[in-house]
Amino acid sequence: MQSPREFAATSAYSSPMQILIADDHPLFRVALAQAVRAVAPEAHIVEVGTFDAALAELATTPPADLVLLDLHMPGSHGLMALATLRAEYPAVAVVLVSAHDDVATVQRALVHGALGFISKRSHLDELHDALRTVLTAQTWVPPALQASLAGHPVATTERQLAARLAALSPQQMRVLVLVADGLLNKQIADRLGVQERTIKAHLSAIFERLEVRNRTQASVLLRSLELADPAQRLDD
Amino acid sequence: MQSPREFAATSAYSSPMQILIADDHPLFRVALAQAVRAVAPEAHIVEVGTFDAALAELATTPPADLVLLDLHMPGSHGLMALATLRAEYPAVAVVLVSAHDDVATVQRALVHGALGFISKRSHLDELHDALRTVLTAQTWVPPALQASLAGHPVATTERQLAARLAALSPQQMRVLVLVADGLLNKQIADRLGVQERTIKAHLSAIFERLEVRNRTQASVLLRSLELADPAQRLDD
DNA sequence: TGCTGCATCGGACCATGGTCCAATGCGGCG
DNA sequence: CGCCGCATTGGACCATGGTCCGATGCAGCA
Repeated sequence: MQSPREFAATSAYSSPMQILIADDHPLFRVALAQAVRAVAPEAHIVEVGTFDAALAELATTPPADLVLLDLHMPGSHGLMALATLRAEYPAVAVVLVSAHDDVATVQRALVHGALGFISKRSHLDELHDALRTVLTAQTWVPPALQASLAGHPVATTERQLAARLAALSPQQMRVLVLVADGLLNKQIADRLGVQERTIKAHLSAIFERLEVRNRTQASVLLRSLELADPAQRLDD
Repeated sequence: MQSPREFAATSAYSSPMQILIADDHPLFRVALAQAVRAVAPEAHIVEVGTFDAALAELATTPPADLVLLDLHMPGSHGLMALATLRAEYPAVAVVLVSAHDDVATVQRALVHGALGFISKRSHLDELHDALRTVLTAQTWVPPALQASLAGHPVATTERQLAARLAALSPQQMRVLVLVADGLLNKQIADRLGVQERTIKAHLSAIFERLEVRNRTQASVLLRSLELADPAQRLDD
């Protein structure tokens, strides 16, 4: 069998590639699945329509090798989904799929650990190219954006933000997400099935890694991932 | 202080119309000013490049009658600037100016109290029409969007959000903004030159009006104005 | 003139958040 | 095997947040 070589030397001759497609638009979901089958007939494909369903699917064993993740989905939009997913499953490759394909958004996605960015406005042949590329574990961005991407320096603050969030453990990220929803420590503890004391310990660690001093600042940091605001600001 | 619905009538025989142009793009700023002069030669125009400068200018007496406010500016982007400004100066008419002219954004702006929405992609004659319209205290939206705007129902949650935020007093809004920046009560008190007690009192009132139970939830509410993503926000 | 909302404070009180000390078990890794 | 990061919890302790009782002065308004 000719499974993609570069992709995890471990899975090269083991089980077939597992691909998870997460998109709330059914039509586009099947279109994506068909495109995947066209370039990787042996892949095992699972489709979901919500972010929670994606997490549930990834919880199965073995988890997917590659996730095609829509940027705008019920339950979580923006880069928060990417950060959450990468905290939980660092080994899983995530490719973002979105119609919101401006340079800044694509760049933020890459900085925050996405393997690639597929524009929903791609035509079929470009989509095939994109899938073939990411299936070999290589970065892919829309060709039309490559030039402007090169001339678009990554903001230092964005790098720092990505580095800090990436330093969180899976459980810490879960806690942070609930904090950013405005829940009390006790509520978070119940939700995660642990003692409130444990949540406090996690929060102390989270504050240290995020370099903030209280929960409000931490939630501001996390929620800055949701800002779809493409504009600004390399210079100020 | 005069109501925004009457300023056109009163300006006929009182002092000339005061217009504040707030945009961080110098070129567009002068273009706007020139367009204003073309349709209202007697108007007194002031230009600023940051949101803070806009607030400072409005603090002068008499304050401007009309503000042309860019959606994306250093210091505050998104609808948070609109909410802040309207809380501080309820009598001032605010017209948003942005290139981000999708239906959802325009509609959110109107729901949150903007008098109009001018697209930066307008041509000169359309810009003139827009300015003439808002100068008579009438709502203006890009003609190209009017049809889709009509068929685009306003989300109930968005209305509620606007109603709650609009219920805040000027000082309460100032406190909320600082809370959403992650500041401690003591720091907010120092910043506003009052006792920490007073901040606590304000916060209790804020929580009641926003129908939340702690500062983190309140800041989530305010920061949801920054989300360029108009999408769904379902309660869990 | 009363009424209402705003903004400011006070005391007492309790809840929540957060830190510093420490410990245990677990699993990966050199 | 020892080391380290992760997750969990405990006790003690303090800081901060938040509420409930009140109060004052002020400005606008019917």
